[in-house]
This record gives sequence, structure tokens and C-alpha cells, in this order.
Amino acid sequence: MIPRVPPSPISSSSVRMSDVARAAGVSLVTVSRVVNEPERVKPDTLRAVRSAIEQLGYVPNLMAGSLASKRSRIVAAIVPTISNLVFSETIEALTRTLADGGYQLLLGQSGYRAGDEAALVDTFLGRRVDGLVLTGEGQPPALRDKLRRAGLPVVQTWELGGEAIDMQVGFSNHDAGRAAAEHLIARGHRALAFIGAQEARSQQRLAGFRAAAAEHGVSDVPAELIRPPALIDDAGPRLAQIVAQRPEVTAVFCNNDLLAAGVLFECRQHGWDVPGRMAVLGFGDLAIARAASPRLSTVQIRRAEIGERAGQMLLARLSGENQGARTVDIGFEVIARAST
Amino acid sequence: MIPRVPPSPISSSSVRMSDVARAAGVSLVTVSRVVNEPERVKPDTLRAVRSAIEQLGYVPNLMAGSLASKRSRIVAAIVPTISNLVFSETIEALTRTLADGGYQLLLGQSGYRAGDEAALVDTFLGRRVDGLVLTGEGQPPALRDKLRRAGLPVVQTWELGGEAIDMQVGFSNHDAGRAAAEHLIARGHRALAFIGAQEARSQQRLAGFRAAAAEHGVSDVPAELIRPPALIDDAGPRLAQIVAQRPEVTAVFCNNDLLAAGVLFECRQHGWDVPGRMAVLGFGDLAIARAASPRLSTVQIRRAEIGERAGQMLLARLSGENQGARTVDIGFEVIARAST
DNA sequence: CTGAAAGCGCTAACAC
DNA sequence: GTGTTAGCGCTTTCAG
Repeated sequence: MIPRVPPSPISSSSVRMSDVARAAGVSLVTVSRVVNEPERVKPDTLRAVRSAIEQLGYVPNLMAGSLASKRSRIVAAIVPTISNLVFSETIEALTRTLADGGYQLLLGQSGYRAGDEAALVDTFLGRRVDGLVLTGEGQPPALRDKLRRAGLPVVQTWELGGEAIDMQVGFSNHDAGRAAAEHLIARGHRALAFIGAQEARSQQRLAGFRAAAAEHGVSDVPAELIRPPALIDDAGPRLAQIVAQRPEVTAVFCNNDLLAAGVLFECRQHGWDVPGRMAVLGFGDLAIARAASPRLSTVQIRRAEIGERAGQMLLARLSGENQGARTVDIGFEVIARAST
Repeated sequence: MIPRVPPSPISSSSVRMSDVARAAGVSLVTVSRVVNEPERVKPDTLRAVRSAIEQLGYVPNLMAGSLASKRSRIVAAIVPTISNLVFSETIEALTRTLADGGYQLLLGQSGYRAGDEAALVDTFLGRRVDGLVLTGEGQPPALRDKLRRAGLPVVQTWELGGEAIDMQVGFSNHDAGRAAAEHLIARGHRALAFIGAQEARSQQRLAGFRAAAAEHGVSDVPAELIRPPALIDDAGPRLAQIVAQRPEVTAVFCNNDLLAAGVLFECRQHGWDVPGRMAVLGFGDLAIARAASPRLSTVQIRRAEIGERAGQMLLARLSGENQGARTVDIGFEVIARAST
């Protein structure tokens, strides 16, 4: 028996719109309409074309479509690193929101290096992405200008303030730092310390933390700044160092919950009671904060909401709406649990 | 004084290659060469064209380039979710490796739903991505066929076995599960339990775990399977449940280190000594394993290496090399620390 | 509701 | 080394 050719569609990369048109006995334009605006095609034609598409295994070339329509349906996002829960949850929500709106996400990682961010922006502009999501608000002026001239919707996330390039969704890291200090001081602590990262937003929080502390007469707040990426296993040694140099410290504000968990473990290692000997305040309200023992007090940031709102703002603009808010403050909330 | 027009480049989206050509007094093709193969252009011309590019603020339209050259320089990756450290570190390494090779990463999240994965693949094929990275090896036959017909390089990650679509880089989850059981049994444990996720790879590990246990006469291994996403705060309650129903259990294998950390915290809550009352074995060797107290024994997976190797395999293929390995086993290693 | 013509901005041959 | 000629596969007018 002669083996028959399997009834499989031709390789997708070789079937073009015109092939479908011929097979369905319509013009190419009609096929385009079936794909993009099916409601404007007569049901009979629609059915015929769709069956041809099916039969041939046609996959529209979105690249060609983008070139012709000047809309790529791609949005790019740049984060310092994706392997930080803090950003990955934002990106997850953003990806989901965009996907629901028919957009895909091109991902870029700056690795906390400004030069890389600029280079990525160039590539993305070259790809004619329809929108851009950035992390932070500290882009160099040249970059800001370039983006404004490019005229595409841009959302800056995770920090408010500065002069927005276009739109912003985030919160005040400075205020969050203030709130952290006030929480610890309200609990009676006067000797505070800070563990964070050598990175803009963390340093904003430190500034706020110190400012609020100073207002209560606590003027000397030691800080340990870890060079990114700040991993959980950096936290323990840093705490040990703080305690060695400043044994009077009774409360530490950690710039994310993972670091705080590291501090919790370190305390356990030394047998220091938390919060008796050392109060620990985290940042972010990651799942680990709720699971830790003792339960971790923390500054809650609704990370997914940042991604969602950023996606919605972008989608709104891309669909022609122009009156939406340009700045969204999603705020933060100090959650008191057992560790402070 | 009449305010002069600022010396800023025209909006990037309006300058075309032909504009640069005119400004530099060369043909359009020469500009294209300056952009893509500068070594084939005479230094003088090069300089002239580059200065014109600079002056006009020209940003090449990669979309048009892709259409003409049939290479998008985009690779797509699909993971269940990016907000799981286990995948995000792989994606981070992949993104970096690809970026160094001049490729960008389009990100898709399947949310552990097979249907979403298939839909994403369609979109990505439509965008004519040059390569594809998938998680796992359990794609439905229709999808596998479609991908093979599409003829683009595909790397499946995080699991070995099955019939590869094209290339694979990962390890045997079944064997990793076996190794976990053997480690615990070697430490004298006979009443084992498992906490994992309702998800293919986790279940492979469970199967291996149970198989090895059975070989040592341990035939009844209770398992708690969490519906994804399995967060750290699910772990404690599950452990509590296991202990309530099976107080004889003395060792638990958690399917990632975050869950294991949750279990550690839960033990602390109850005052159960680890590993005295309960031995805890993690999976992944995330940073938290090294920071935990007690230090967490775990099955180490080199997650970044998966992303790196996947990227390299793709880049090699995209640059025409065809003899590289199609399957890379990156293995795993049981790391004994203090928790077992 | 459907079709014909005219590109989108670039690269791939092939000449010169 | 550089230029000329044809498209890449689709969407957009604008007619009918």
C-alpha cells in the first residue's frame, strides 16, 4: 500500500492570504476582513472563508499586518530584573491584562543599568511597539525627551513623582518609608536600622524612613545597602553586622519581605526573640509575610494592581481614549502582624 | 527675538531610510548596509551616513526589516507563570542570553492551562517568531505536530523525556523525586509525605518519590497537591493536615523551597524541632534555602542554566549551526544541609 | 457588502 | 563599494 500524504495543512509559513482568497473564491481583501472585522462580512462568505482558512492551516502574518497598519499590537516593558517577585507579579498582571486586550508583551531587563535601559528603548522603538512600560521615574533627560518625541504611550511604574514622561502608576516610596518609621516609633522603638538595596526606590524609602525618624528625634539610623540583586541570603549577615556595631538597635526595616524573612531566620539562629529583642518590618506583603513565623508586619504594595492599571491605561490610550487619568496613586498600607 | 526651533531630531516614527539616504547623498541600500553590515561599507561613506542617522534621529523600522528578511529576531517563551521564582530565573537567563545574541523575548503565560498555551503558540507563529521556548513536554499532539510543521526551532524546558518536538533542556523530574526519597530514607526516615502542586512536573516527582520509597518497603506516602499557583502560605496548613491525619510522618518532601520555608515556619509555630520531629526537604535550591534556619536541605536545580542553554541552542540554530545537541540533561543534585 | 489599486519601510538579489 | 529592481504579506483608501 502506498502511504498517503497525511491530511495535514501545509506548513503555515507558506500559506498566504491570497491562497486563502483563491481557495474561498473571494478577494484578498475579504479574507483580511474576515480576520479583522468579521462583523462586516456576510455570514455565507464568512463561513466559506473560515473553512478555507481552516483547511489550509492559514496563520496570518501579523508582521506584515503591522507594517501595513502601523500598529504592532505589541507593548514592551522594561524591569530591572524579572527574578524579583516584586516585579514579576506586576509583569504577570500586565501580561494578562494586555493579552486580554489583544496585545503581547516584549520583555526587557535593564539589570539596574541605565545604559541598558536606553539601549532597550531604542530596540523597542525600532520594533514600533505601540506602548511602553518602564520601572521607576529616574530616566535620564535624553531618554525622556526621546520618548516624548516618539509620541507613544508610556507608563512609568513603581514610583510617583518627578515629571512624568506621559503616565504614571505607583506610589510614593518616600512616604512608604515615612510610614514604616512611624509604625516602628509608635511601637516604642527608638533605635532603628534599615536594610535595603543600592537602588533608587529603596533609597527613596530610606530617605523617607530617616526623615520621619528625625522628626521624632531619632536622628541616627544606620543603613545597610545591598548591591542588587538583593537576595534573601544577604539579609542575615547584614543584620549580624548591624547588631555587632549597634547593639542598641531594636527594630529593623527591610526593604522587601524576602530580606525580612532572611532576618527572621537569622534571629532564630541567634535565639533573638522577635519582636522582643528585634522587631522586623518588611516591605511588599509577599505571600511569605503571611506564612512567616512570627507573621511578618509589612508595608503592603498591591503589585498586581500596578501591572493591571498600567495595562488598562495603555489599552485605553491605544483604543483612542484620551481623557483617562495620567497618574494613578495606588498607595500602600502598613500591615501590623506579629513581628513588630 | 524669534524663538528658534529646538535642534531636536524629528519624531523617530517619521524618518525613513530614504530620508537618511537623501541627507547623506547615498542610496537607500547603502543606509541599510550601514545599519546591518557596516563592515562592507567604505569608512567615509559610513561616517557620512552615520552622521545623517544621528542628525535626523533615525530609528530603523525593524518590523519592515523583518517582513523583508523573513527573520523577526524575536523568540517567544511560554511559561505557566512568571511570578514563580523557579521560572522567572530561567526566563531572566534566557532573556539575557538572547539579548546578547541580538534577539528579543516575547513572553507568554499559560497559567497552567493547555488551551491558553495553544492559543499563545498561534499568536506567536503569526508574529513569525524565529524560535520558541516551551515549559514542559506535555503538549497535546496537535500542537506538537503544528510546531513541527512550522519548522521553527523549539526548545522544551524543565523536563526531559517524551518525544521531543525539536530540542530539550532539563532533567528528569521522576529521577529527582526518586533521589529525594532515597535521601530521606538514607537518613532513617520511613514515614514520608509529599507536598506539591497539581501540575505535571510536580506529579512526576511524586511518582518518582513514591517509586523509590516503595522499593525500600515504604509503600504508603500521603501527598498534598496544591492547585497552582502554589504559594508559600499554602504550605503550613497542608503540613498541619498531614500531621493531623498521619502523626507518624517524620519527613516531608516539598516541591519547592518556598513551600519548604512555609513548612519550616509552621514547624516553628508548633514548636516541632526540625529535623528532630520533622525533616524537611526542599526543591530548587532558591536563595531562601541557604538563608533558612535551619538551613534547608534541597534538590538543587540550576534554573539559570536551563535558560542559558535554551538560549544558546536557539541562537546556534538560528545562526545556521545544525549539529548541536538536541537534548541537554542539566541534572540535579541533592544538597544535604541541616533540615534533614 | 465586496473588490482593485496603492503602498507600509525595508532587504535580497543582482548588476555596475 | 554602491546602486537598481523587485518584492515581503498585509491593510488602507476609494470604487462599485
